[in-house]
Amino acid sequence: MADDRRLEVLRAIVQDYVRTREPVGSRALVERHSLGVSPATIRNDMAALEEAGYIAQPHTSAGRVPTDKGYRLFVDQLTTVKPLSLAERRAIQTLLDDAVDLDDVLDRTVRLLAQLTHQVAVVQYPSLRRSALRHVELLPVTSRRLLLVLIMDSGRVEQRAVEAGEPLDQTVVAELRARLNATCAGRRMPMLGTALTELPAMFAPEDRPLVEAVCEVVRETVVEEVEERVVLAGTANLARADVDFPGSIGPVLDALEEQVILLRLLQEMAQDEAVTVRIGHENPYQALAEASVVTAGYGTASAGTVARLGVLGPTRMDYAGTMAAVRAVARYLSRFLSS
Amino acid sequence: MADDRRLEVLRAIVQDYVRTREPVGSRALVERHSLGVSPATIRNDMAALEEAGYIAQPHTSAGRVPTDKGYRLFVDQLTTVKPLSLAERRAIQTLLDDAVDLDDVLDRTVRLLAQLTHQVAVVQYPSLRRSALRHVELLPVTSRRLLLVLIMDSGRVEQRAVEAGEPLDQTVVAELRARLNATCAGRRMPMLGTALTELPAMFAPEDRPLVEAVCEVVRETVVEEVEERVVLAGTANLARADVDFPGSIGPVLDALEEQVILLRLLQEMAQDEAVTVRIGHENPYQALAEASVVTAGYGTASAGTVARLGVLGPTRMDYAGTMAAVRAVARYLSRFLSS
DNA sequence: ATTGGCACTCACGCGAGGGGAGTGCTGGTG
DNA sequence: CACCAGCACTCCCCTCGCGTGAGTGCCAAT
Repeated sequence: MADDRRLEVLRAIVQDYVRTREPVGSRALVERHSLGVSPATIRNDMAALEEAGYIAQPHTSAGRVPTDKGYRLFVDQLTTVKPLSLAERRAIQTLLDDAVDLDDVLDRTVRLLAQLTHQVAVVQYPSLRRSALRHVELLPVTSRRLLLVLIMDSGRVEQRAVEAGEPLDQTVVAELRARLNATCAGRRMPMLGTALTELPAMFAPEDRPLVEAVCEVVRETVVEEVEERVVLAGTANLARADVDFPGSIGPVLDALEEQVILLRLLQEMAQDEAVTVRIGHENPYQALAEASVVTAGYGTASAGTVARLGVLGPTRMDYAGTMAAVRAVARYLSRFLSS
Repeated sequence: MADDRRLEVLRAIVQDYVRTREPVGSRALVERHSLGVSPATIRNDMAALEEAGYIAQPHTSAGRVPTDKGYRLFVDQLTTVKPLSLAERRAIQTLLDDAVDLDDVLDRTVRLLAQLTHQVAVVQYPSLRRSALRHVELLPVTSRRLLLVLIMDSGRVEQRAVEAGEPLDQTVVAELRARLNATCAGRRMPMLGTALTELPAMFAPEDRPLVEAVCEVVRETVVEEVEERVVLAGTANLARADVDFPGSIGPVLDALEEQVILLRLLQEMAQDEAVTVRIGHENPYQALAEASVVTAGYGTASAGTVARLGVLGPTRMDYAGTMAAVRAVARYLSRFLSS
């Protein structure tokens, strides 16, 4: 069947191009892959594939290069996710086991991912919105100032300063801490929100301004997008791949430094554990029109998916390998956080 | 005096080369700077400067380029640090004022510095070793596991898991927390170390394993170099300046990702507030042989210098401007942390 | 549908040549 | 002694032209 062979040809083109970075011609194709037909036949198939927009030639009398659409078809066609090697899996396991706190885990994870894929790795911190509060601590810093410390069940810890209108009453602070923990611990949004609104009513009217101020800061911290965070690693990999970014990697690096852009990017991808791929101009940002993003969700057994992690690189990347690595790392991280 | 003019010539060469990235010749020099002598005279001076190793020519019949030694002399000669513009200072002020916690402050600072200097900016977290402990919190997570939260006077918060050998006794935990805060709060190393060693003796023998475990974790956290952290921004600026790195920026980016290298780099520079410059091969790392580093210390009124911040870029950089920016940002940050 | 043959197209590498910026040196002047 | 005009020389860099070869599209044949 000619249609099947065309898919096969596309696949071969993608593979060869990813390996060599050179436009691949009909002759080279039949030589490297046992397609059982002559170059002329391949040329016909190529013409059809080009007509359909899956491949293109940089200039007349050059070989073919996959388009974004071609990569997309290729990726959709991928079914078997090749597992990581035993050595790789061991490396992941031992690396994560030594971690000392959440920052450390995520830092190790992102480096690992960068190393495994030779791309830029991104790990989003567990979303505060989707985590449950484990504990709230209130520490007087000065007579009118509190340090609010929120500890989430994902292991994430956030601190905020709260300004009190008037000098703090130690017993009120103690009571507030107790009640906050009693009513809020173990809850996440949106239940946490209702718990917070009900809290002030439990206090004497004269204490309410403080209570409300604290509740407001808690709410802001947990809800606001600003507080979502990401960590990056492997930027050098991008620099090394700069030949694959026709313009320059400048705009890409710029985009990477804008946490907001990264967060949006991650949030716009599927919100479950599945591996998701965005190829070239499928990305909603101009600067990333020549980049591909591969992400997967991670989370805990109790809270479900709480955040995403992934990798960014040139569209000319080893999708199969990258997807496998991203999926594996996400799973290990989930397992680790659940324990 | 001929010697004075030679310094002037070196200065002019550095300025022009920094501006244009092109080897500067004798003719262009007299045209742009009013040196009051003819090109031929300048050529003699240039020959002398080259003899002394301050400048070099990429090839015969090309203009001159400053060597690292030349930049060094230039920098040492700089006396007047030009102040930032009013607009810049306002930007710093308002940006920092909105910060919500330490992470936020440092994040804003590093971005600001990158933007101001068009270089890669680095900010070291306040050293735990050089900060005083403000508060210790102990939270039982499971029956055999504690979450230890350390809050430093610099605003830095660190958390660690502590495994207890046997099920936790709430009253012991409460007592431990109280005593930890009583004896350790407000102290920094090395006094903190002695306080920690004296603590176990205050408890019943059967409780000591737990106490010692907790003290050990506190000590490790505060003392170990691993826990020193840095944040980066402006990597894209480096990519944009890649023409100034003859080899490639790959190794430089690699070095930047190795926090250990960055930390050593910062620690090896002067440990006071002064602006320090390392030029090219003055850097102890091969990868940074074509980069210059400009840093300054920052700290609080109470604790003194607690960490450094700075900028990294090609040796061909605007030293005067960069030094001014680094110094200004360090001062603003110090002022902010002291308040 | 597949294939061998064939003419055609272009990117790429190479070498030659000219232009020009810049230098070092020499000899002359206040 | 410091400075300077003039001059011969060097060598990078840009441009241009050309040959080469990989790759294509088309066509007629199987």
